[in-house]
Amino acid sequence: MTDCKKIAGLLFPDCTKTPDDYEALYPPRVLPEGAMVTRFAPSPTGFMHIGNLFSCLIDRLAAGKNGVFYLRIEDTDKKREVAGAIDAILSGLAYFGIVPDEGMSGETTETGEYGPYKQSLRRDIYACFAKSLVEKGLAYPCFCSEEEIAALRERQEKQGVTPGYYGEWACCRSLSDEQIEENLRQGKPYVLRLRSFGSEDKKIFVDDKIKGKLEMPENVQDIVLLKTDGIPTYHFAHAVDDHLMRTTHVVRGDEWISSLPVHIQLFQALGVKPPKYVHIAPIMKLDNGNKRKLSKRKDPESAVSFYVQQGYPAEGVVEYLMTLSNSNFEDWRKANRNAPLSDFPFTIKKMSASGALFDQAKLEDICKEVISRFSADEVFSRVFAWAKNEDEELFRLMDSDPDKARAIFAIDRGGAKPRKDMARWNMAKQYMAYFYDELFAAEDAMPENIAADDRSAILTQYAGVYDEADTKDEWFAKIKALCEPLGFSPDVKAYKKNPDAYKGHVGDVSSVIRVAVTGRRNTPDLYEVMKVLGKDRVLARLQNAR
RNA sequence: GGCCCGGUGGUCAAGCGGUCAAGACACCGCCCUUUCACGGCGGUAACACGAGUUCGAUUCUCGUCCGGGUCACCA
Repeated sequence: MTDCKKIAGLLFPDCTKTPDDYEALYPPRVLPEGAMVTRFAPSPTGFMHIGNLFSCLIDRLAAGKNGVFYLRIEDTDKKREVAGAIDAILSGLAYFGIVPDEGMSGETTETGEYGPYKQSLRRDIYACFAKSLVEKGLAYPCFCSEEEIAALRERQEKQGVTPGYYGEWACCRSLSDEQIEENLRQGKPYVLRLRSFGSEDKKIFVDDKIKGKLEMPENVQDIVLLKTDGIPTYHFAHAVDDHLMRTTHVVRGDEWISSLPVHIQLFQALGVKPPKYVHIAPIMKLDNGNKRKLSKRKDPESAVSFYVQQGYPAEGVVEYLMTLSNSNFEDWRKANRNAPLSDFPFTIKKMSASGALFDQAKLEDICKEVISRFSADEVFSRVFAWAKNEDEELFRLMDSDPDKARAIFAIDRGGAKPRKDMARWNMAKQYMAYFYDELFAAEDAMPENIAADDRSAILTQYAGVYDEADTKDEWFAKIKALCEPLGFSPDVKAYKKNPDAYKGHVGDVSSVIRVAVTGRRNTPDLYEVMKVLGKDRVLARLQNAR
């Protein structure tokens, strides 16, 4: 007969508290009826996946202002840990307008009554609960080496049985007290395993908030609770932390569904109620005709930093993610142009159970819409801030004459029909290039349907009448006046009625001037463009193009 | 392979027993227009397949197929 209490004491000699002590320390939260407690629990690897951002957004929106959304750091795998990762996570979230209500607030700081919010600081807590499990006979030390585990697996594969540490295969399950004591005395390393009480032919039932009713066989594996170094595995930490921190809804990727049997059993072992689960489908990508999850290694667009570097406006990325989560979001946004995101009546119920293919065209469309609503000043400061980190040359150009840059962004902006030709800040340079002599280049050729003689005549004559002080009407009247004598129609409709009577129409004449002045066939309003360019530069370009 | 999840146009998706099967993006056409963009109008395009249940199935059940996930001292 084994003496669980004795073994527990041997395993955790320094553990003085009991689970009840912690229950008292972290009492149930007092919140309004129905308020949710959600959490974002990343490992500090320095890499933020777009899926992380997605689930975070759901957490934030689901908790709303009545609930609590907190940040917990799962630094239980020291091999993958990266310095400065917590600050990076925080600033990443802030960039997208997401601010947790409690939890880690810096590398070493935190707020809230349910901490510590960093798992490496919670060892005593895990030890205490682990000890209680041992006392209850629900956990035991396993001294098997990696090699022994590998050999076990090999045997199981050969026999065609389910691999793993369970049932009859779990040799350390039946170690006598003496054997355990002896191993301990020898200082043999060990892990703490759950003594699974599940049965393969019994089922667990979970009502997932997105997937609906889930049904799967109970867990039979004696999974690892505490690793050799005493640090808990994700499973154990999840059960202990989400219970103690009083999480009501666990939002996570649906790759976790398969470990639900383990988690449910852990909560049972601990004797507490499991949280509600919200398993979200991953964001996918089409690869050789097959869908697959966005991969950290293969797909740069899987990283949140990618969107920052490319200069996608944070609002655009967030809104795109919103359209994926609640399909009525677009309609809502159309009706509530400037309302804050927190006003959106978000519901978990509306979320799709299947994974969406990442659609860059859609993202860009949304970003264009978002940017089109910005004021020139706003665009300026966004591009400026972006260029500071990502484009030295552009940054200097803008810095040397901020008013000019603002004037460029002000063209065709703010009216009823705003331009939508910028989706990311890294498109700004191309958009602005011809306003700067340093960047100016003849990108498009002159319209080839107009003879060289006519082109130079247009340019020469126009240079003669051009006056910077002209109003838009006067400006256009002068271009029209050029047409007739050179054999062009000043009226497009007249030209279309009788194309053979003319060499072309005002549009063609304007095109010649446009290409000369900007080097491009397509630009925003030429009159405005020329105003920003200024007389000297316009004249010089007219001259050079002749 | 075992277990689990999913399957409406190219993409995201409404719909949940009776609909000419919404809408958005993309694409195409027309209009507006000095170019482009914007905007307006219109168009192409979908219920994976096979059995049931039913007067009637995209909607319910089962099977098939296809896609995805997971089977660690990683989360």
